[in-house]
Amino acid sequence: MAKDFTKRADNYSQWYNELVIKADLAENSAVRGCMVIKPYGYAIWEKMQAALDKMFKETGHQNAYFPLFIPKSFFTKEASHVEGFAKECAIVTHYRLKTDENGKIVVDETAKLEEELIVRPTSETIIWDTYRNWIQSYRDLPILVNQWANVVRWEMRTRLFLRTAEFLWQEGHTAHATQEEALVETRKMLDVYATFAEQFMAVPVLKGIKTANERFAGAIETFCIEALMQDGKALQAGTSHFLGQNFAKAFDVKFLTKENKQEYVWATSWGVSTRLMGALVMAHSDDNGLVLPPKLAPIQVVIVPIYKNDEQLAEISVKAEAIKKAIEAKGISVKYDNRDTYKPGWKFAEYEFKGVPLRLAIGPRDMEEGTIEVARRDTMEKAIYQQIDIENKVEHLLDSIQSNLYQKALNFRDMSTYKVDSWAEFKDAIENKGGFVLAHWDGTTETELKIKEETKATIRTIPLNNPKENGKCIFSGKPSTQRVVFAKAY
RNA sequence: CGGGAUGUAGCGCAGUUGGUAGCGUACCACGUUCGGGACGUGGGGGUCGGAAGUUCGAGUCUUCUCAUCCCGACCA
Repeated sequence: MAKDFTKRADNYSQWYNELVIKADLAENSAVRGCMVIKPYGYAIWEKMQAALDKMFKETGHQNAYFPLFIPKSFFTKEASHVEGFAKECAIVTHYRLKTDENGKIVVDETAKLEEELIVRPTSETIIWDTYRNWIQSYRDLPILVNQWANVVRWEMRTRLFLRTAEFLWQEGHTAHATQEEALVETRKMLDVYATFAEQFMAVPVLKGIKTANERFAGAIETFCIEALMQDGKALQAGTSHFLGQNFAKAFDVKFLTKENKQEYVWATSWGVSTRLMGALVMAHSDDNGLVLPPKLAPIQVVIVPIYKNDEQLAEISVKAEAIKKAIEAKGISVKYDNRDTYKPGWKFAEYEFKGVPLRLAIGPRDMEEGTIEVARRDTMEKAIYQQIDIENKVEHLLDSIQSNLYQKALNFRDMSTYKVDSWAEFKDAIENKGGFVLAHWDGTTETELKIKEETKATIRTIPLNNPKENGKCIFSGKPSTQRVVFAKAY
């Protein structure tokens, strides 16, 4: 058992904060609201990036890079966009420091920028200003570009990974000749995100659209994937926006059609961030620490030798190295921890806390009997295996852990999803049970906001392929044709 | 940004009416250990979050400030 580690049931929020820090994923920095992502945490992010990047490329996208700074005037061009981000922007006003008469470093007031620069909270504006020059004809379309970058949103309250003032993400920005094509793109990237969440993160997600109230600033339609965390709160894991011609009009991006007509370009943007790290932690981890799905674990298998003296270690190491090689030949990452500075028990606890999916232990007994101890992190089960063919068994076990984690999360979500038909039931579900609550809604922002005010629950999404069903709004009693998903959210 | 709480060794904490700062753990050395976070002996580590003030003297009192956590408002 992990020492001095808060249990989920005692204080979920504290459990999360401690876990992120103690598992060496990230820590708070000297800069308000900004975190340091530590090597172990960053290794997980890199795995996420690699998988996503591959999927982006497979769907025809290319990476590019746009500036960190955006001239303030760009932000005023799309009205709802600036409204959405104005309250959380970092602004660069000067470009020089100087030493004052007291020997202190101060801002040189004479070095004031003619036009202030906004540290990007998102890049639509700078990118669409750039696209104007890239697009003349239908033959220049589509533009399918992604950017891996950092962005800054000056949040009031921050939490490691879930909400930081600076965060890492990718933002795709595409330009299309037709509305249909842009809509297809928006949906396609939503599917990419859902596939990634389910197959790599082992986190089941609901695909759907956002209500007008929750829509991205400047979008016509926002699609999202929503995941459920172990405390019953929802987490928006990714968004894909259909931007219509809003940004094309704001930045005057037109193209000539085959018929020689000037038309505005259709746009999408889509993104996921380091927030996914938070989702990953909260979806699977337990009171013994981190639990990582094999596909995203920096170390998939750890081998711990058990020995009494150097000769024994040398003998075991020969065997362990051979097993390591055999497993690595399967494309599986293996760490052989033969450090003499820590004892086996300490190592067991350590790798458990860090969520390494499989641990192999090999000692004198195994050397005699040709066996090896295998412990899986998801179930905490231990078993003795024959060393023969261990690489195939390991491969199998990793697959099994990956699917078990997904299944567990899916079962949890199913058990935490409630259908309610009255205001009393709704309040009871939101306040006492948590989870996703499926209820009828009259479709108005007014009702949505009132429900939020009274219960803190928001409409997380209107699921795609939502079955039509006549009912009455649980708040207003007005007629409704479908249920929407309510939850308290991160 | 409003309400509440907390900042003392890497981490977790104690520190009485103001009088030269301590415990656990971690760290270093040596020895015994090694199949679930070992034990013994010895050792190193602090401008008490920061700044200013009161005082002969401040971890302790006052003011300001910064950060973190919890509850609101905001959000990926």
